[in-house]
Amino acid sequence: MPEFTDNNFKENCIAEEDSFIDFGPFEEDLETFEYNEVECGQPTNVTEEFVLVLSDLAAAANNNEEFTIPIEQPRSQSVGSFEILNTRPERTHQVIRPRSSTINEFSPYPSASDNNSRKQRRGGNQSPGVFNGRRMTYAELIVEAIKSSKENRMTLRQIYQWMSRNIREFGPHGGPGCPSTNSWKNSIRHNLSLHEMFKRVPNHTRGESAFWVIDTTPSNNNDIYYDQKNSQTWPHVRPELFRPARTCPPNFRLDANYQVANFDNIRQSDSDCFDDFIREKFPRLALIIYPKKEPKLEPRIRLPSISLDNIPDNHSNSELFDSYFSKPPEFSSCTSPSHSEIFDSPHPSPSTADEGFDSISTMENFELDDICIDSDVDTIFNM
DNA sequence: CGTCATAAACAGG
DNA sequence: CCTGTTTATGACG
Ligand SMILES: [Mg+2]
Repeated sequence: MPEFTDNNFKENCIAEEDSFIDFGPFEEDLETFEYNEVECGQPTNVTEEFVLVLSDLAAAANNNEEFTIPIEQPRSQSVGSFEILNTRPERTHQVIRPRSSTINEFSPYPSASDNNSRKQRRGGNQSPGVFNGRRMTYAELIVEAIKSSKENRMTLRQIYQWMSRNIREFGPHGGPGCPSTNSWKNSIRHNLSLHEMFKRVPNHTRGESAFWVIDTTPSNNNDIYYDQKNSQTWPHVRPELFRPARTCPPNFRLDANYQVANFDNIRQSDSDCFDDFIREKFPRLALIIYPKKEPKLEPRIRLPSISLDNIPDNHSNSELFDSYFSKPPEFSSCTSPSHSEIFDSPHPSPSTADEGFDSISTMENFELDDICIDSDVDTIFNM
C-alpha cells in the first residue's frame, strides 16, 4: 500500500506535462448521480477545478492527520486514507471516497437497517387536515393559523391551539385514521423548521417561546438555493457535523410594519453555519456540491486548481495544503488559516452557534434599527 | 421524480 | 415535557 510522501508527492502528482488535479463528479459520474451545485465563497480566476469529498477533509482534520492530496491516474488503489473508486485506466478523473464506510453509518438518525423489526408506514398519507372545506398540507394549515392572528405571529403553543380548535382531525374527536396528538404536533414543528417561509422572531414575554411569522419576501420564492437548502430532496449532508441539530436564536425581527427583517450576522442554523464554516476554512472555495438523497453521497467542495509550477521541489504536503487553501493574492489582506490551524482545531465548528454570542458582542458595526422590536438580542432570544 | 406525511434522534430550556 | 433542527423512509400523483 504505497503512500504519497513529501518526497514523491509531486512526481506522483504530475503524470503528464499539463495534467491537473481533478476529481469527480465529472462526466460519467454525472450520468449516474445528480448534484446540486451551490455557489459559495469568493470568485476565482483559475480555470481548472478539483473537488474534494468533504468528509475526507473533515476526517483528516478530526484525526489531526496530515492531509494527502490524491492524484489522477493513480498507481495504487489507496492513497493515504482515501480509497479510489471506479478506477479506469482510460479515464483521467477518479471518484474519491473514504474507505470502508458510508455516510449513513455516521448518522445518528434511524435507518432502515437499525429497526429490523416491523416497518412503519410513513409515506403515502394524504394531508390530514381540512380547513374551509379544503384539504390542506401542514404548511398551508400553519399559514392559515398565523394569518388568523391579530399580528400575524404565533407561538408554537398558539399554533397548536389553533389546530386543535379549527382542524377536526387534530381535535379530540378526530377519529380513526387521524394522526395522534404527538404525531401532528411533531409534523407542525417539522414543517415550521423545514420551510424557509416560516421564521422565528423573538418574543420577549417571559416564559413564552419565539413567535413564528410568515416571510413573504419575494426572493424567497425565486432563489433556488433558498428553496433547496431545506429541501427534503436536496438535503445538506454534513458528515463532519453528524451530531444532533440544535436550535439557534431567532435570526429575524419584525420591523415597524411587521415585515420580516433579518438581523445581520446573527447565529444561524446548522445549514447556514455549514456554508459559513466552509467559506471560512476554505477561502478559495468555488462551489459546494450537494448530492441528492439517492444514491447517498457526500458533499464535495470544488476548489480552483493550484499551479504546480509554483510549488518548490522540496515542498511538503502541509506546504502544499497551505498553498492550496490560502486565500488568493487579491484577498491577501485577510489572514487565511494555516494547515495546523485547521487541523489542530478540536472540532471544525460551524457552531459559532455553540459558543454563545461572542460574535455578536464583538461586532463593532452591529446596530439595531430604531424600530427594532428587540433591544437586547444578546440576552433575550426566547428559543 | 418531486412532494409531503410521518417517525425519530437529540439538545437545551 | 416543550421547542426546535434535522435526517430517514416511503407512498402517491
Ligand atoms: Mg423555518
